[in-house]
Amino acid sequence: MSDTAVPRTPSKPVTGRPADREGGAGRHGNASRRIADGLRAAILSGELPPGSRIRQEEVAAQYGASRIPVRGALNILQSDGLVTLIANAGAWVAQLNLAECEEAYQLREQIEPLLISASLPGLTAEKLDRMDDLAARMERAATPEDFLHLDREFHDLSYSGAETVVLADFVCRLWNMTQQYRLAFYRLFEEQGSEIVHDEHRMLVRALREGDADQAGLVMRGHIRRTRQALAQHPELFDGARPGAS
Amino acid sequence: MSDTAVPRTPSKPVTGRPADREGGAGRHGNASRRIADGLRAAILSGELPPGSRIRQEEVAAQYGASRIPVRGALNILQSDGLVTLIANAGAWVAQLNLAECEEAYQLREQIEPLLISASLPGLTAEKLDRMDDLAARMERAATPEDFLHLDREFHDLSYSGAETVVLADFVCRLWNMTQQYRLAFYRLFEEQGSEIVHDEHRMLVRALREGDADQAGLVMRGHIRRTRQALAQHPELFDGARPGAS
DNA sequence: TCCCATGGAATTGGATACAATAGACCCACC
DNA sequence: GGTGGGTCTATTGTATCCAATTCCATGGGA
Repeated sequence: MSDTAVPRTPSKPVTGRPADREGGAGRHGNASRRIADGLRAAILSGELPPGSRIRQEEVAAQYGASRIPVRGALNILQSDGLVTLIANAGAWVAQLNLAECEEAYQLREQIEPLLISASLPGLTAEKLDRMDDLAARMERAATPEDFLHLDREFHDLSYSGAETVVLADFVCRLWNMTQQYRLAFYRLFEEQGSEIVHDEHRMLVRALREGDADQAGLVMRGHIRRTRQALAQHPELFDGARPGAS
Repeated sequence: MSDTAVPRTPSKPVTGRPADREGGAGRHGNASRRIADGLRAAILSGELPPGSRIRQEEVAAQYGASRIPVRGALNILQSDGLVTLIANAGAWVAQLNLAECEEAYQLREQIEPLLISASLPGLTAEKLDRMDDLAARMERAATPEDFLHLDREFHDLSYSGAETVVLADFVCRLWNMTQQYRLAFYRLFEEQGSEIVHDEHRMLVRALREGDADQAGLVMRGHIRRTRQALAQHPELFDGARPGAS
């Protein structure tokens, strides 16, 4: 009797870090989720660079659990596209080559304008103010890590007005897949700090304040497209054995 | 030493049924994958309708395995968007409401034209002939199940020329997520058999033969858009407790 | 000197057994 | 008669142990 019509929504990450729900506790319930969150954070922060191997036993010891929940966590991360599992061989942090990364950016180009349009009606003035604040803090960011963190917060906020599920999940997945390469990319420009990005962010907030969804979509599309083309000019970020990857 | 640069490609499903690689054996290696494939087939065929509960023990007994690989399979399917897992509660076949299904179709509208463009250069004359054959057989399909199966084969083939990874994976995911609702949809029109679909398929093959990627993309976009709008006129396919869902 | 086969070790995959949580049912109480 | 609490069962999550596979190194041969 209780088998029908139980969970309506797929309970997906939405936009921000996944699995922030559960009331924040999660102390006992599922170690898999907790480990997955920890590993995800490590991967997204660059602590675990692409291509690095993940050994079940190490992770289990690190989190004070057995290998079973670690395997669950790895499965979850594989579904997020952050980890590559090969049967009877092991797990590695997912690695994209230039072509795959460009695919991800082409996808973002196509679907993020949709998401910003869906989000616009739900963006309150308070949220837009916070976006302005984040954009300003981004201009003063000291390190690429800080910059990227603020950048993600900014865009997450810009999408927070959307009540979509599938769309937001896909966008989140694409952001996660490419996060490490954005980090490597911005490390190249640590000193100069591209001014264009800040202009684009201001343009985005302006368009959102004016309620112009089409304009906001165009800004986003240009923003992503420009980044994609800039990335394509630095193939050394891919394939090449990363310095501290061992 | 062996930790760097091992698996380049994320080893994703590509377009067709996932995990058809592995040399076809897979007898012993990973039961998780085998169970996931079985469950996926059951879900996509409609045998397990949306909202139905999946009990680990039942599946384990059915496949002659323990619950551990079943858990792995459920994680995989969750990542595919086919299953909803709730900690300490259980697993259910993922269920979309009308809004979420429309999101999926909006996404398809945006990204499948990209995929057909990427696929066009790799489409041989032989493949195009097979597409013609499939389109013809679709016109004579007896049941919605047959029709849908042929339809998927047709479109999979149309995308088989693409060497993309991320793009094809996303499209495959969207097809899987919405497959059950397409089935329900076509069951409504079992008798009349929409003629438009066949026209669109012929138009697609024609555009592909002429090497007109833009035209092919437009056909696909229209094809998907029309289906989305038709679906929106049948909200009874969603939410409502399905007949044999118990 | 290079290549291939064979051994061992490390790592992953799976089965069984145990603990903990969530839901359901029943009963007492208001 | 309705509601709250309590217990009980079914199901899921985790730990420990064992088997299978893969990778690496070493040794023999061409």
